[in-house]
Amino acid sequence: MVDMFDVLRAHLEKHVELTDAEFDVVKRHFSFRHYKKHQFLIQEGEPVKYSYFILSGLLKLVHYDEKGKNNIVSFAMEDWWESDFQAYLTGAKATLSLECIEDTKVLRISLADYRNLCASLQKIQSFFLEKAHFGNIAAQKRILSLLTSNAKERHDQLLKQYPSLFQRVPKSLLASYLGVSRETLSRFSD
Amino acid sequence: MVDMFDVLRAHLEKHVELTDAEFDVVKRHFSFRHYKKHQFLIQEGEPVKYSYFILSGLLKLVHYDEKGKNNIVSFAMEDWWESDFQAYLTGAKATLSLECIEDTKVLRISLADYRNLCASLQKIQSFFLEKAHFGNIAAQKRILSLLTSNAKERHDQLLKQYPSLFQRVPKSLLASYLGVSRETLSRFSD
DNA sequence: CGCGCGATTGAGTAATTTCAAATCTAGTGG
DNA sequence: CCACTAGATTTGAAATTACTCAATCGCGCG
Repeated sequence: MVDMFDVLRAHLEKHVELTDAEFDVVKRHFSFRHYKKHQFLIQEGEPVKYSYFILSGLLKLVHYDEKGKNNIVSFAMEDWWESDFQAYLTGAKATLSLECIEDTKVLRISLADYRNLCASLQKIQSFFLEKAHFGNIAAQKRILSLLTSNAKERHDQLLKQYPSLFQRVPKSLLASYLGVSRETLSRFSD
Repeated sequence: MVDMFDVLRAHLEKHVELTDAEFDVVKRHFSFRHYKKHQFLIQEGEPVKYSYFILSGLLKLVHYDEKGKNNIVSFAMEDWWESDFQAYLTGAKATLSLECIEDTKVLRISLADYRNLCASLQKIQSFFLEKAHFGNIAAQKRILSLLTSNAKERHDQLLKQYPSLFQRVPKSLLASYLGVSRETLSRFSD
């Protein structure tokens, strides 16, 4: 069986090389958790103690509006980092929920440990900076796609970029990620 | 007259404290430029050598679609950092343009200098990490607003959050930031 | 005065939502 | 293996929202 920390190490070493001693330091800042489908890692209205590295599984980062409608800010899958960063970093209450779509395994890190780790290992801070940059780029692309494309075009772009999502996720969730009603999405299947 | 580097220093010191010696290092990585209204700092299709800290003025980060329609990914004003980060960080050609809406003064930094500065001054890297995190949070909010709100609501949110934009920017540009036609935006003025 | 640009208004059209009903599907217990 | 149920998906029709195209207005400036 593959050690969960091996997954993290491989992930980090896509960007920065680490000695065994350095990775030992990293390890001590994370703890392992697993969750069942439908469980919440972050619940709207609660404080957010952790940021999560996803080892396996699938989650949605979601906001529920007054009418209870699902609005999916992001899907999070293997090798992604996710949290309600606004709440995590500022100590505010969560405005988003992070909820399992499948059984999910994660490594989580508290804010104090995150700050500490960044301060003690510059390479790791540089890794997170890189991740944050590319997160921004991805978010900008999504904004641009919401500005310029109609629902059908956004659907086709998503299908092209993440075909696996269409296997793993009920269409109603895809609809709420794309910003269309599920009925409209359903009419695109031709 | 205020030295332009004083503005940068004050900006950095909102997050991290710097000694004079440290700030001298920072200074050497930036160079000052000024641009007139309608000039391009980044032109779609060209390589992107610099990232910009805006001292004064106003810019739009924009994508032009096939029909020449303006799609504004972001406005950038005093105290903001802006670039086509995708192109800047990867060496790809720009897919976005960065264009002056007003006469604008900036401090710019090349990628090599950026990497070098982050490596030599951990505090600065930590500053950029913080900025990147909050950029992500802002982008997520915009995504959520595009997903959940109709054009009128987005208009009202923007008016509330950045009233000054409504003074400084022609409404046709606000429309293209909000993702509505200028005619539709015009019908909201009541 | 007259030009040019941005903003507004009107009318027709296209895209999308909403509500309601019908269909399909996977899992459960008998 | 079958019937049953809950959830997900599809379909239809009407209502709404926003877009497009075209005409008009308003204003600053040479």
